[in-house]
Amino acid sequence: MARPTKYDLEKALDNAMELFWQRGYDSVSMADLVEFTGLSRSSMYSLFKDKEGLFKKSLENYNTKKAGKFLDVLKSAKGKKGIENLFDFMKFNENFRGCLFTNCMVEKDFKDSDIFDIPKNYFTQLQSQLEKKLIEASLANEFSGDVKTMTLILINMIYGFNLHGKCNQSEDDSNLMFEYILSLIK
Amino acid sequence: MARPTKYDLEKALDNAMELFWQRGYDSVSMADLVEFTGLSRSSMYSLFKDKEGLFKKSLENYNTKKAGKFLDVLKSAKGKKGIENLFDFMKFNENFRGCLFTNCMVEKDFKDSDIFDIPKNYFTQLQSQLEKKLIEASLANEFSGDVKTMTLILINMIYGFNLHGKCNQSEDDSNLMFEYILSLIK
DNA sequence: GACATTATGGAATGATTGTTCTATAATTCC
DNA sequence: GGAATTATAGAACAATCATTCCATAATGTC
Repeated sequence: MARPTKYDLEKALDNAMELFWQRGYDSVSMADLVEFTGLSRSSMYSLFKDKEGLFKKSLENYNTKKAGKFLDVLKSAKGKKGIENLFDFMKFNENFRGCLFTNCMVEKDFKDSDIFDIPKNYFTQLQSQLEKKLIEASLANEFSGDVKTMTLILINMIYGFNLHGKCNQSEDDSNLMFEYILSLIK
Repeated sequence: MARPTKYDLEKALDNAMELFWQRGYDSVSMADLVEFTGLSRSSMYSLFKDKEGLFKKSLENYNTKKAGKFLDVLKSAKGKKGIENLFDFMKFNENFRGCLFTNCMVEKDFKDSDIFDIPKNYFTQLQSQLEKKLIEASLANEFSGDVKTMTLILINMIYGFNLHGKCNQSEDDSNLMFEYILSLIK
């Protein structure tokens, strides 16, 4: 009934996500996005309304394809094993490049915008899932420490790790760290 | 012999630092800086060459007045006490707002620029000083664990804490965390 | 008070920004 | 092959950006 689209929406979103991930929000221009996504200017504006709209969709895409996987892995096993799985997954993941959520929350403020609902909600979920695993671990006699404190330690460790790729740490160092932290769950 | 300056260079630099600290690099315009520092456009360019030059000076200023203080506090006592002092200082410091160094390393890349030498050098120093304190602690029988691992844990904890102000954690939570981490140095 | 020197205010510049608009291209249905 | 519909390419726009430039202001020295 009408002219068919030329673009691949999913690929376009993946590429936009990639660009924001690598370079942040401000330093990526609409011209860059046109070039990188394969979408025409017109299509971009009709699909996403404006740059912020596209950014929001990119965050949603990241949530689904990247961040969400970490939650899935964490949920994949009960108690300490779930946390072990999460750490293993983190070590072998491109998350070494840093985290889009963390990056953009540091860069921008987005006052009067609901954009940060996505990352904020993610970290809230991550924290409560970590807590859940520790409670399970307690009930299974795998862990006898304070759940709240250890949750904070774990989430803070992950925040620190998200700066990883940007700052200079080796893979060996990460392994040392993760192993030690796991040894604290006892 | 010539027209006297109207500005207060130190205040100007403090204000520039403040602005970059709050809002990052890209989203601060030269117009903002003129307004906020009290320097005229002309003076800014003759003093700092360009925006990047002013940013670099702001980083140096931050290094002297803010980041450097943390190093000083860490050095102020030997062994575990030095680390205790650092944590206390962090808790009662505006660092809760996040760290300018961390922020800008996340936001920008500055390829082909020596700008990041300052923050990188700072974190290198911080890490080696932490290691030194742990070695001292070992020699004083305050600590029997692995120095390298614990150094990594501490520096990663601090990275995580630097994201603090941006993300949502309470002061109480920080206290819990710091106390626990200190309890691991035994 | 003229001169040398440096600081300042602000206009001008050229590039880039996000966004809008318009003309045209490509399809389906009748 | 129109008519209707949606997609696209790219020109156009107004705002903003960092930066440059120039005329002028304010000082000390002679």
